[in-house]
Amino acid sequence: MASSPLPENVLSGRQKLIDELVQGREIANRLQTLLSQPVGDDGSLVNSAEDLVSRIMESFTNTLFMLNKNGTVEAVLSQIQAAAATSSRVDSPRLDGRKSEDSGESCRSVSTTLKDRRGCYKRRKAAHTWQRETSTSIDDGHAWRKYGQKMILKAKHPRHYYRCTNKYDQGCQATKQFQKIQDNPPIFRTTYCGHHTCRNLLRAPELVFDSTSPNQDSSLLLSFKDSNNLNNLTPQQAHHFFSSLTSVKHEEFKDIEPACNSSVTVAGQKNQSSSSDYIVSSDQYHDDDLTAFDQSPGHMTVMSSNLDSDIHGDVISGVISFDDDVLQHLNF
DNA sequence: TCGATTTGACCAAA
DNA sequence: TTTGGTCAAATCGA
Repeated sequence: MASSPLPENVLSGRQKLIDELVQGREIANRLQTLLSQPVGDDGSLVNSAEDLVSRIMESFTNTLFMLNKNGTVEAVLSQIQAAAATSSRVDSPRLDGRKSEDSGESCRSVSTTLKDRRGCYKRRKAAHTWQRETSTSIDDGHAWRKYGQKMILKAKHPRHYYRCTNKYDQGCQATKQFQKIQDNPPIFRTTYCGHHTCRNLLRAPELVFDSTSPNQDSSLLLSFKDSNNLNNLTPQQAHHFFSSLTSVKHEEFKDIEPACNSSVTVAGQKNQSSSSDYIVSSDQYHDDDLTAFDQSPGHMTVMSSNLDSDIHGDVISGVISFDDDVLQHLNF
């Protein structure tokens, strides 16, 4: 592993973060093992499970506080709690007898004609959502089709509803809502719901650039259909892969922060501490620094240590295009 | 002509 | 019962 220009406190903070996440996953694995055992009469299994769940929650909370020391962690926690509440509702049978299917549309009845199908749908319940607030309407690189607009109670401006243009030809369920939430200065809130599964995004994995604290680590969150494929990358392909990330920084963020330029060479390396962890760190660092590690299937987080303060506090999403040979190896 | 947007109606969730 | 999310006919515009 190459030496890094990162400050000591940043490195130790990052290591703590990784340690906390690894610990959380180990506890989750123990919980999974525990839950696969037969339930005894003394209730010890339940108590153990509850204890492990508490420890997992504590681990996540610690991680979030490490990631975010300027107050927005509450928003993140509330989102997680909301998601957990939604998830528990889906897992539990409804008491009122109403159906509780997940996302997707359905029709009122078999006899419903095509013409009468207005409004026949199932509202999504458990899709993963995240928000981003910007001073302008920034193109996120995806093709969206507007399908509705509505005035929201106590809101001065209407909410606009968009779906992925590939919804019908590729079954992509990604949607977003766009709403102006403040006039002076203008602030727009975009709420994304669900991840793209269409070909366009598979060629361009979702990138969330979450920079929340000046002079501290910021992260890029990449979502892949199956990150296990990343583990199969040769060093050359990994280099290729993360060089693409560098180009993203140049291309996607240039309008937002022209100073955000970097020249990074990164090579992949499997984390030795855990068979399923994927940690990538740079072999050659230049002015900026990029380190990636994967903590869960389907996600890769890329840490950057040198970001301009102008974009801190924003969550920026972008699109990445990878070369065909890398994509082919990743089975995109 | 065809794809995108607008807009009123419909319905599930709260 | 209210509110917000989605549908689809009507309309727009390239």
